[in-house]
Amino acid sequence: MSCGERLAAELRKNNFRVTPQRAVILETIAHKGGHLSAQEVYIEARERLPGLNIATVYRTLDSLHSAGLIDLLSSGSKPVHFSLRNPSNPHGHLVCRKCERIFEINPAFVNRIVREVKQETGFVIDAHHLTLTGLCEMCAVDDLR
Amino acid sequence: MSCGERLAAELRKNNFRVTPQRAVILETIAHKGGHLSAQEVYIEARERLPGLNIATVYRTLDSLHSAGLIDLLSSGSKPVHFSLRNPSNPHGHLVCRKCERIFEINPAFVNRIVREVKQETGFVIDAHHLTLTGLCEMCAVDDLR
DNA sequence: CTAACTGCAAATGGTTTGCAGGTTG
DNA sequence: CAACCTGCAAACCATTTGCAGTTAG
Repeated sequence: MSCGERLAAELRKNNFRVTPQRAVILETIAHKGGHLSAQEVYIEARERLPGLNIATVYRTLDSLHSAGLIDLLSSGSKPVHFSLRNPSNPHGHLVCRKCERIFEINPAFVNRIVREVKQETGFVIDAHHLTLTGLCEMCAVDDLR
Repeated sequence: MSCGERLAAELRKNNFRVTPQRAVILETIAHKGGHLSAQEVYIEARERLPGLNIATVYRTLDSLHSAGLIDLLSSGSKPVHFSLRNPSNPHGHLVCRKCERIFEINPAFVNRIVREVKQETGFVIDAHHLTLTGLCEMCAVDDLR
């Protein structure tokens, strides 16, 4: 099953209609791989579907998120970012507050943290939402002020 | 040294002038204890200092944050929240995405997570920024849909 | 065919900024 | 008194919404 088919099937399963707009938006996020803001998705996707409207992007992102197809990533005070959810690779994110880069945390370690927090606090972290803010290795070294 | 004096001293140390507005804003955050948005700080603080302007609140929160006196807490797509930094109690936050309540993680466990992430990834989490999103114990139980 | 979806344009709401006074150190 | 800070109002910008027309199932 192709990527597009998988996504279409996933949409239908959630009672969402499959439209060109949604396909393009979803493919844009999937293709870019990284973490895009709604505005960025809009700019990218519009190149492939010129008439596309920003309101549609917001509505679609909302639908996709509630369907569990994409994840949210809120880095500091910046606008929310989105990324494709990959069930076989439930990774977390490390957001560097200095260089603003985003790193991924490997699934195994994510699961370990989830387990520990559950044990310790009873709180069930959504692994797809695990986002830690701090300094990446490089910036931490620079930080010897 | 009183709380107000400590805060004033902290401000001066960072080359910030001590003004009534800043005192009230800082005290509001300190007094409330919890995690307030800029708007909430504004509403609370204005009761004690009627002429206070929202722009001043934003500028002050920014100053206080760069001085390291308050912490940011970004919960999901909601506006950023602020809380007083208490050096003797570096706690993290658990944000429930369902009931929207915010719980605190005890310092010892925060430190453990920080240590583990450092070992595993080299990334240095700012303990004051540790925010985990998911479902609290109660909502996790309700979530048996 | 009809419920869902889109485009458009206007509204919303939190945050930022320029500027003319006022205050702190 | 000079640099800094505040209030005010306008600007900004991401996001949301109402509505009329279009489209997927």
